[in-house]
Amino acid sequence: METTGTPTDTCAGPPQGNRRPDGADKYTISEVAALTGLTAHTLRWYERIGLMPHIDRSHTGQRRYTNRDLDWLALVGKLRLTGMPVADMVRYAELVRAGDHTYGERFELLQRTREDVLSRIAELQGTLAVLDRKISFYADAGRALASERTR
Amino acid sequence: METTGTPTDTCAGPPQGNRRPDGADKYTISEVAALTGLTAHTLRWYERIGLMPHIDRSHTGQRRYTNRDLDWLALVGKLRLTGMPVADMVRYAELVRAGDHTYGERFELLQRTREDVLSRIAELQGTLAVLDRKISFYADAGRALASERTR
DNA sequence: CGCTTGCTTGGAGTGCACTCCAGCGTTCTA
DNA sequence: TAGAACGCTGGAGTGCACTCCAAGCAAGCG
Repeated sequence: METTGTPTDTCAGPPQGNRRPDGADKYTISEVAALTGLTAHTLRWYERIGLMPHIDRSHTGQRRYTNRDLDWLALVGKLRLTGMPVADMVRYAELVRAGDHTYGERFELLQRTREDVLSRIAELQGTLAVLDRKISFYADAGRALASERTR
Repeated sequence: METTGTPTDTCAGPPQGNRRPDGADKYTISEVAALTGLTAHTLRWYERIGLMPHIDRSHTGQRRYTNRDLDWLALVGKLRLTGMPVADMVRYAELVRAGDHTYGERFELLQRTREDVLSRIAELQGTLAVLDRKISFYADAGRALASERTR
């Protein structure tokens, strides 16, 4: 039945789901799903498109994720929040796989992402200002309506 | 030829495109496209799905946007930046069309959106922290490599 | 042994937000 | 008054990021 568990759980809380039971270093796909908030489907899909490093397999061919894999998924989760396209994350993953000589390129990619995040925050703060103006307008309108009702 | 003009112009700058030539109060669809950064396609689509108020037409049936319409599009643009689904914006538009008795509901919708924006900003700041740690790691690695090369 | 639960695969399907097309009418400039 | 540029419509197509399906294998349990 795939055990979607808590699929993403829209309610607020620790961003990356539950904390991992430390000491362990081998997780099944459904454990990783629970830990990251991603579905097992998505985890397999990430692997297919080259967003994951090579994932270990059990003697029967089932995926066994390590703590290192979870760290990678945590980073991917953060990058996803910035709105970075999956294709760009795949590019980054390729650079990591390619070895140490890609440090420079990775550095640049991260810096560009950082700039994006900064301007995104600025945008959101601009939006917040608009929202606050509208909200205080509606608050006033509400008060006016209320006083009209009690008059 | 549809005159996409400056389609969205990924480069930084004034978020809502150019400033409107004030005094005027009738804009063709391509003027609005240039002003908002949306395409004419998207403007027509917004109308079809009920995201726009009724748009005036010229005697031959062409759209003539007013400054009020531009203001609405500016708000929509801001809400879009927050990641609000178009369906929710349509809901808000419906409330506006429904009249004054929906003030309360609109107020709540805006407040919920405000909370979303706040937590989005917090998320992005968390991501920024992660990014900064990674960036300084790569900066150090770069320096180490450089000193190795000159050694 | 049968049953349930969990995992495997390649490929097809979904939902969102556009994006474009064909075929036609209108408006502007030379 | 020709020709280019712009606008109209309904409907089809696109790209992204998942999301699901069917058929089958493997382990644990009463």
